Amino acid sequence: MRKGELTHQAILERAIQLASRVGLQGLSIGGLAEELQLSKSGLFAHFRSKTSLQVEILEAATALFTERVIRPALTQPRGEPRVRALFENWLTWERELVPEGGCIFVAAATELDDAPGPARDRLVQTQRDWLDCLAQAARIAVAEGHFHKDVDVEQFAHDENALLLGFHHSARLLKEPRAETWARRAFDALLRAARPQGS
Amino acid sequence: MRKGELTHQAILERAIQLASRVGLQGLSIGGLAEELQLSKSGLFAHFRSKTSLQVEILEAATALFTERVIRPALTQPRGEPRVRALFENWLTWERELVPEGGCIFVAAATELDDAPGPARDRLVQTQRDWLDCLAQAARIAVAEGHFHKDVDVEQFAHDENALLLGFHHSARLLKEPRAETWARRAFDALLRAARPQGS
DNA sequence: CGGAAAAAAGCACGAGCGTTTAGAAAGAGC
DNA sequence: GCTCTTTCTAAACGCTCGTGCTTTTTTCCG
Repeated sequence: MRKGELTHQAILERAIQLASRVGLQGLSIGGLAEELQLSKSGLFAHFRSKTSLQVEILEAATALFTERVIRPALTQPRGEPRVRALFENWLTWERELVPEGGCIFVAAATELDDAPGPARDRLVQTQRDWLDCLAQAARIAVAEGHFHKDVDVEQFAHDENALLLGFHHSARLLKEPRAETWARRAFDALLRAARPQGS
Repeated sequence: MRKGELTHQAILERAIQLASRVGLQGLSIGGLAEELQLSKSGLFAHFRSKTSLQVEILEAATALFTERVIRPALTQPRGEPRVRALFENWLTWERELVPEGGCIFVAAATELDDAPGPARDRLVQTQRDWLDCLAQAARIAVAEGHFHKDVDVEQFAHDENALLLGFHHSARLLKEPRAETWARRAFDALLRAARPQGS
């Protein structure tokens, strides 16, 4: 019972790293088992199918993301500082993972967007939660008077997310060194436009 | 000689549609052959390997993209109208292809970002050309006085591209109906910020 | 220590993959 | 109509994949 849960967690940990590089579909049971010095059937003692493994990967990654990106931001003061913290924490999350394959959610988004099933459903939920989180932070910023009254918080969340996607894309595909600078500058412009006086 | 080139082109056409949905790696020779009512070995008479097929797919898709998105924009007046046309044409391109799998370049970006080889090189080139095209259009807008003198045209191109990626993501993964509205509004804000007077 | 329970290994399966080879069908030029 | 070239097929290859079944090893508890 003890040992089992330990390896279960070890499998998920390694699987997240691997899937970030090769994708959830590209992830092979055999390859994963080999990296863990385990047999393929040893894996199937912990996950009844590849699909259920994919769902568990997304769940574990979501928990990690919440802990590393969202929770630290909640310690920041309500309003604009928290909005900014969410953005910065995401950048850090991605930057630290870039050599490993970058944000697993972005990596999974493309390959799952046309593959209905439990894995896709789980990913959509995580993405929706993230956008809601961004929108809620912006909503608070409006309430606190940091943002102008008629800022569309959902639009703001969408824009912010688009910048993060753009960063991921430029950093990973084009290996563009200015990607982070560009993303941060664009976000500053977004904040500036949202503030009451306009600068 | 005649018949050969015809099927060659038919293969590429169908392959682009298919790869937009399942990706360049996910594209299977057998499946593609079946859809074309051709044998697998019939395909290999036209492409010596899957990799070279992928490269040809990207080249054909790039040509199509140039014709549908870039060339029509060049008929627009220099400056801001042309910048706007590039954005709108891309939206149209994506919108028309969404049921088929959306923009193939976005679909391919994630799966190739960690897979060195000719296919990746080709994709990077197309992406760089596109960003250069956006930047050049912005540069002209600056020269024409439509944009403020010290607008960073590369930053502008990066921001514009991020918005398009965000649209693709929202439309395909989340099936968000407001995605297009959001993308257009965000782009309007981008233009507004770039203009001399500031509004 | 010993026995029950859990964890992992070994092995085999059917299917699909990209690819090769040899040969049949189709088309063009004389 | 015959021939030569182009275009396509049929069959098989070696490989990897996800998965199931049986057996062995390890772990845990009294």
